[in-house]
Order: sequence, then structure tokens, then C-alpha cells
Amino acid sequence: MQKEHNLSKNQKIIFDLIDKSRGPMKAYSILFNVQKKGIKAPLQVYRALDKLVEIGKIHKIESRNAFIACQNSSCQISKATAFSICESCENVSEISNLKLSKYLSNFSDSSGMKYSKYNLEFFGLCKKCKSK
Amino acid sequence: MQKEHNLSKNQKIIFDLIDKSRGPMKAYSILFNVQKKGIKAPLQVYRALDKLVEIGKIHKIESRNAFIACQNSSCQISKATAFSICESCENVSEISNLKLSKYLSNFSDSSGMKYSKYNLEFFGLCKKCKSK
DNA sequence: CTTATAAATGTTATATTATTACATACTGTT
DNA sequence: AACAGTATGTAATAATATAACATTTATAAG
Ligand SMILES: [Zn+2]
Ligand SMILES: [Zn+2]
Ligand SMILES: [Zn+2]
Ligand SMILES: [Zn+2]
Repeated sequence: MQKEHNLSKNQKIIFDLIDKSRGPMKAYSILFNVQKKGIKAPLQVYRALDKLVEIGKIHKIESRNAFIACQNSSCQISKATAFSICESCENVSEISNLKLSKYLSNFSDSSGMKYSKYNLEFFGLCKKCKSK
Repeated sequence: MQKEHNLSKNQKIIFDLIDKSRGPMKAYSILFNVQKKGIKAPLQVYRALDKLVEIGKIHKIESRNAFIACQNSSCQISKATAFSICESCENVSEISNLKLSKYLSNFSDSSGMKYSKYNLEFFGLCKKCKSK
């Protein structure tokens, strides 16, 4: 069972925007979209984003500097994220694959390092773009 | 057998710097370090970096906006990269694990998407930092 | 209810990362 | 020599992210 997080005002505004968006959103595009709601400065956006990432409601797509709502109904696995990214249309979706996440969560190598988190990004062409 | 790439002047300067560095380097730190060699502008650095990434001599650590020399003696798998990152000392090393790369290269899911590339970043504490 | 503490907000300025645009030069091939 | 492709030089600017400081709100303990 997941801990209930009561989002603050800014966090709620920003989460709702990202959640309704079709794809990943960039910080300054978020800022532009919430200015009518009184959020005026980049820092207000980044602070909310930081918190939302921390509690797993959104994830950062590192290769795109963009943020997407968790698609695993409030991710149990915010420390174990995987995405597929279309290099043509930039469509992104979160991969939810138990085998994959188990494999990676249990991965260890000779370095003696214990991994507590990972992020995986797959790139390719989505079905639509492939057939063009 | 890997294709031999004749690096241009700027590419060589920048690759040598990154290759000699102990850890990942950031673009503007690279710029600062090569100014004495006549490279004056960010764009000169970014162009060389782009090319070096393209041919697999270096990789970008996306979560850190930093660049590291390929540690697999000129990576055959520049489209299949995996790194371990210590969240305390920021030490980064490239993971070279045949099982892992095979598993990920062959990964497919129900999306119908054919993945041609991936990047995986593991986070945790390295041996040294764990014992502190 | 009061006090203490942590979390969130507001605001300004600034730092860091990356690209656009345009002119020129070098490299290899026909 | 003509051409195509790659690389370079330079200035300006765009896009992404954080520092510093003052204030306010939420939560919990006494
Ligand atoms: Zn998720
Ligand atoms: Zn697509
Ligand atoms: Zn490599
Ligand atoms: Zn460490």
C-alpha cells in the first residue's frame, strides 16, 4: 500500500498539468502554462517538480530534460524506472514489466556496489513512425 | 572489428582531455581546460562532443550532463550503454556485462516498438562510500 | 492554545547547459 | 578544377537550473 501524499497547492497545480498532458513536459513549458494560476518563477516549478519526483508521482526523462506523470498508478517503483522513447515523434511511455524490473533490481556486478536505484531509457521508432 | 575514426584536431584535443580525466567531465569544464589550446567557444566543444558520442569514443551520462570516455576499448556497443553512479562521491564507471547487454538488447514488449538503443544508469553507494 | 519544527512559498538574481545563425576553411573524390 | 562533405571560428542567444534570502503555512508536541 502506498503512502498517501497530500500535495501542496503548487504541487497539485503542476502535477495536474503534467498528468493531463499527452507527453512529457519541460519545466519552462510548465511554467508558461501555470502562470495564470499565480506561479510566476522557475524556482516554484522546480521545487514542485523535485518533490513530485521524490514521491514518485512523476519521473524525469533524463535524456529529454522533461517530466512525465507516473503511469503505474502511483509508482511503487519510482526508484526503478524504464521508458521507451520514440526518436521520431518523441512519444514516451513508461515500461511496466515485472521481469525487467526484477532483473534490474537484482542486478549486481563485481564492483561491490549495491544499487538502490536505476533509470533505463530505450530508444527506437514507435509503431506509427516505423510505418512511415 | 571497429572502424578507425580519424579524429579532427578539436575532437582529438577534447577526447584526450576526457580520456585522461578520472571521472566524467562537464562541457564548460572541458571548455575551460582547452582554452589554452585555442578552443574558445562552447559550440566548438559541443560539436566535438556530439561527434565523439556519435562514434562511441565517449558517452554522455544523462543524469549528470557529463561526458566520460568509453571504457570498453572503443565501445562496440555505443548504442547499449550502462553505468554505475555513486550518489555520494559521484564516481561513475561503465558497466560491461555481456548478460546484461544481451538481455537489454533483446528486450521487447507489447508496444510493438523495436528498440535500437538504450541507456541504463544505476545509482547507489560505491564500496568506499558505503563503509564511511 | 502556544511553542517549536519542518515544509512550502514568494521573489530577485544568477549560474549552467546548449543551440542558432552565418562565414570560412579543410579533406577527399571525380 | 570542381564538388561534396566535414570541420572550424565567432557572436549572440536560448533553454535549463540553482543560490540566497524573506516570509508563510502546516504539523505535532507540550
Ligand atoms: Zn512510475
Ligand atoms: Zn513515433
Ligand atoms: Zn562504451
Ligand atoms: Zn562513492
